[in-house]
Amino acid sequence: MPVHNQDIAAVFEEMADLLDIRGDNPFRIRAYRNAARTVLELGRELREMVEAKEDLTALPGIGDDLSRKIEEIVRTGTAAALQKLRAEMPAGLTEMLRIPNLGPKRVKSLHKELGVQSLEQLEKAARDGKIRDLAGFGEKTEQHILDALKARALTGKRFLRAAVTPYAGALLAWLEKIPGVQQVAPAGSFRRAKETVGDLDMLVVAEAGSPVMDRFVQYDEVKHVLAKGETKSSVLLQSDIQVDLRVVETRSFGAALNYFTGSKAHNIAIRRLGQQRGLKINEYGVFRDEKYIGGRTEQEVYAAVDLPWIPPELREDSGEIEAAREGKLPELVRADDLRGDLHMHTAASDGQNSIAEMALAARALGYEYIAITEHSKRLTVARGLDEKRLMEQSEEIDRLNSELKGFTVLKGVEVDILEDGKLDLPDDVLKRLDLVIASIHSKFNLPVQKQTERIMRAMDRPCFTMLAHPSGRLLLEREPYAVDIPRLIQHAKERGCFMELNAHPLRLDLNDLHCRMARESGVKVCINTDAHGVSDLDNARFGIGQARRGWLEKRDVLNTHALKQLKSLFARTMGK
DNA sequence: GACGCATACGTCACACTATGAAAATAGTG
Repeated sequence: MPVHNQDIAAVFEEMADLLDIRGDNPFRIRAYRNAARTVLELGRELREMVEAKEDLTALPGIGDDLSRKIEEIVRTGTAAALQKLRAEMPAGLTEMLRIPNLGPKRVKSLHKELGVQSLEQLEKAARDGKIRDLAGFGEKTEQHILDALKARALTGKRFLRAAVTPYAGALLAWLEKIPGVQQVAPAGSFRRAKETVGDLDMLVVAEAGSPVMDRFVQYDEVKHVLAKGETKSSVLLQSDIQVDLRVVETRSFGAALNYFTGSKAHNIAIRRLGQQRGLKINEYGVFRDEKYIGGRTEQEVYAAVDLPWIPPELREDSGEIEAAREGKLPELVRADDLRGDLHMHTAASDGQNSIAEMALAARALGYEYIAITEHSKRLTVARGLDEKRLMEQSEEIDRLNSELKGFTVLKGVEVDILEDGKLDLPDDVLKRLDLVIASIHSKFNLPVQKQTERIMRAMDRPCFTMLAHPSGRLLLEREPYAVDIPRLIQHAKERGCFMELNAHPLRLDLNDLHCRMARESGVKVCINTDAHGVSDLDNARFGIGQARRGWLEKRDVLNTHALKQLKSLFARTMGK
């Protein structure tokens, strides 16, 4: 099995956890965690960098030792140093870290004093009442452990952003109605529009004496109260989504929102800038010598460190602070910049609605055009279209267009890329369309080189407008197939074709890093919903969130262009 | 374990709250 960056990061994370339990040098532990983050956010496969003999120590947080370890992991799939740590400490210990209120110190004590090394043994020890007598534990902690195991309330579980969105909306509306509540705002990774979120962070401004905290923990859907205090509480909903609530006063709203939105790395960077200026920045405001000098709005916080306001989607400490300092922040694409949707299915293949229904729904969203892009014949499970049915659909679209005023339905297809890189329909058929979307629905397991070259061959066909869902991943379900996305982006640049950002909440494919890479390469990205019914058209908002995380501006997004311009851009991809 | 300044060594990621144990641990962005 080829080693992916995720595997390398997992080795470093596990080593950090084990070193943490062992009580090792905290800076060494941090070095492993930093390296894991660098590896995850790299956007290129380290395996390929190793093969190309690139200097890994040029990467931030990777020195001689870790670069050697990366090479070792690429070669063997693991690191001897990890095996050694595992021999010292059973692997079940890192699992115990995922239980709320158990951190490295307590896990170490459980292991050392009671010999506990798995969740099963932990449960038995708690049932037998052995844990309460350990130093640093008590009856309550023992009970919490049992509760957590029973509720399987392990932290670290992630949810699709789209899955959390309705919960956020409902909770927000409910909180707003509590007496004394003046303002409610979602924060955290949800506000940063991350594709998956670990919990839902909510910020509330309330008058003194407001019952907001008491009410919050009594919210209908609360399954388990993890913590409740004056200013901070956490609960677990029936759906296992954790919600953290912070209450602040008005003058702290901006500072708290900034803090609570994160990312952690961004906060640290901002606070360091504050320190350099002799300021203390915390969630209550900006302070000079204990004197409050701002924090009502986020703008005040950024202004204190001589920066303009930075959009939440960019706050990852991945260059946004430098860009802000130089006045080079992108003007991020917005939902109302979209003029159409270029990837959708109808009842002719595996969709639910007619072409007319899709067109009317899109027009109601304010769009000027859509493209109908059914699957091709190879995809029999989706009733893919052959040449004949595709041409019949063309005629239907012509009839519809003659009736629609100020709205255009474009003729497209989502043609399968076959194993040899050919397309599933002949060129003379494709040529009669406005655009050709191509994608992979078979042979996901090819080696990276073969998969990449397969797609590049497809891109070189006379008719090829854009590559749909380029990595094939399904968030939280299926890993991307082994494919060299940077190379595909480069090839798209040379070929003059486009990359899709599939806005389906389960896909969001391209990911944010690759969006940014496409922008830097000058390859336009198309935000498509891949709708299989009218209600799916609304998913464009998730694509917008992802695009913004990828630093995309309006001009970087294909379907912000007017129809005329779009058609001329398509013509070059269709051999015209 | 990385990194910068120096070539061996000191420094490294901020700021704060809740909990439950009896001073510390865990957890939040």
